[in-house]
Amino acid sequence: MRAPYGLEIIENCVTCPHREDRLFCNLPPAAVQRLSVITSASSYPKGATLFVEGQAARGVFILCNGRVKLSTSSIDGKTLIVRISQPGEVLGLPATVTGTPYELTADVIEPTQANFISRADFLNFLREHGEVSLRVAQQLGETYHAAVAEMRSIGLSHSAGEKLARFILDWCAEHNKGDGEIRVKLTLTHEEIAQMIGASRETVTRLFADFKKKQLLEVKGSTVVIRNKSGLEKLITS
Amino acid sequence: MRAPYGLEIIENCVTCPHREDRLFCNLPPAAVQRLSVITSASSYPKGATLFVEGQAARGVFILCNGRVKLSTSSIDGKTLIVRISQPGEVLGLPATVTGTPYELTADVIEPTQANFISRADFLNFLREHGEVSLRVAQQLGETYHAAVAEMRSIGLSHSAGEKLARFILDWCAEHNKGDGEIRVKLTLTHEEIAQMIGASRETVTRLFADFKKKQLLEVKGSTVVIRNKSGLEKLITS
DNA sequence: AGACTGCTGTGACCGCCGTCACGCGAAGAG
DNA sequence: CTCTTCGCGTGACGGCGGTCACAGCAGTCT
Repeated sequence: MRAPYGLEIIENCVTCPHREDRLFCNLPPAAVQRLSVITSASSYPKGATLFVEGQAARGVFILCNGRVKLSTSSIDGKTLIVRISQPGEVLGLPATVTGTPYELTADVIEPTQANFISRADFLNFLREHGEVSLRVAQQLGETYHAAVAEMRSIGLSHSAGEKLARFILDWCAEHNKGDGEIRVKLTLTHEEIAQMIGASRETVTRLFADFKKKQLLEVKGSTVVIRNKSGLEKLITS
Repeated sequence: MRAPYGLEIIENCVTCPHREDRLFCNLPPAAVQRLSVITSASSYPKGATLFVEGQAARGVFILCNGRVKLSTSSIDGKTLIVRISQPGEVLGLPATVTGTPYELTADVIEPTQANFISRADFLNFLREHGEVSLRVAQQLGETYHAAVAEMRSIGLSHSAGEKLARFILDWCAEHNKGDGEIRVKLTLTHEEIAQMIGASRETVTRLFADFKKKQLLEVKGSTVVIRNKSGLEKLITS
């Protein structure tokens, strides 16, 4: 599944981060040179799997573009989606650093290009370039922060409606571009939303209908328009 | 709240970790020397608070002995306990490294001695001694790992009984010393257990009675004796 | 075009568990 | 030695939401 045109994009991806404070920007030339040697680029179709929960950590994936679903699931098939990763994020970092198995499964939900660095190469790179370790630590701190936020959302809610409202508002805060009307693309099925907030698919469908009836939001295709933001916010404290 | 005899214990605590792979062991003498300068020791009574969720990160606390409850709570007073910290753990590490506010509240539940390192000192120390950064990253990876396990427990369970069974088994795996009969001290109130598994206090009480009736375990004072481990394990997949 | 598959919408049912209310015993404070 | 506080045990009840079942409704592949 190599893309023939992948390499130049990857070059961009490693050295030019999608966010300002990313892992690999403003490095000394020697480090950049070394990086370009140890990274290998691949592209993955929708439905592909980067790694599976429980698998020994092979290394890290740096997301160039596309989106990846990080989830964990129980023996009986129930799934909890922990996060939808955006371009610029580094996947598999905690497991790769600690040497423990991947704790999540990474499924591609939009065609994706990613750079791979094997665990051995990555650890050597960290040892050679000590200043990167600190950035890795910071990245991990942020990941943890996000995990705690997720736990709060799931653990402290009284009702499924509260969780859905939280989810929608969080999603807006992260993905909303315009300043005026709040309108976001929500490229997830009800099933996936359900797995993110720990509810059943039917409940999500019903809640969306409920929110529409209460004039809180509108749904047009895959975009959601927030009609009454404060109304939604009131739901999470009711 | 300084303990007059705190200092020698702290000396032990920083250089002699309670686990093999702790943050500050096997360091070059210069680093150890520097550490002893920037750490300051305190002891805290039951009920004290090391830091509060939302507060700007002042630095890290290294737990010498005692136990600390890490929790987050919502506006309406509902509380979710994320973890009970044991001696040897480093508290406030993610927030200190990233510079974001503490994401949890740290309450002392058993008289505790801890070393404090201010954020500025800690970051300088990391910059001076690059090899420690990697260990910090590993520590953060483990913390994340534990958080994901917690999310699984809360998010993937079908019932409160399942969550309690998971909690008890996890607690045993972590705290059980003997190899024969499985018997652990559970120094938590039903209320606290409820806050750990996201249930109500009454439900926890009822479930314990239920488990006792089903011969799964016995409770003698504050110690729990597991009578039928596989029975408990069966509960988490039913 | 027709069959098929994946997503959404909706009704009926019912069981788990959160909430309220109260009693009881143990521990600690005065 | 009371009085208060705190944690535990238990009953009643009601609602939220999970589950099942089925019906439209796009796309998509032969």
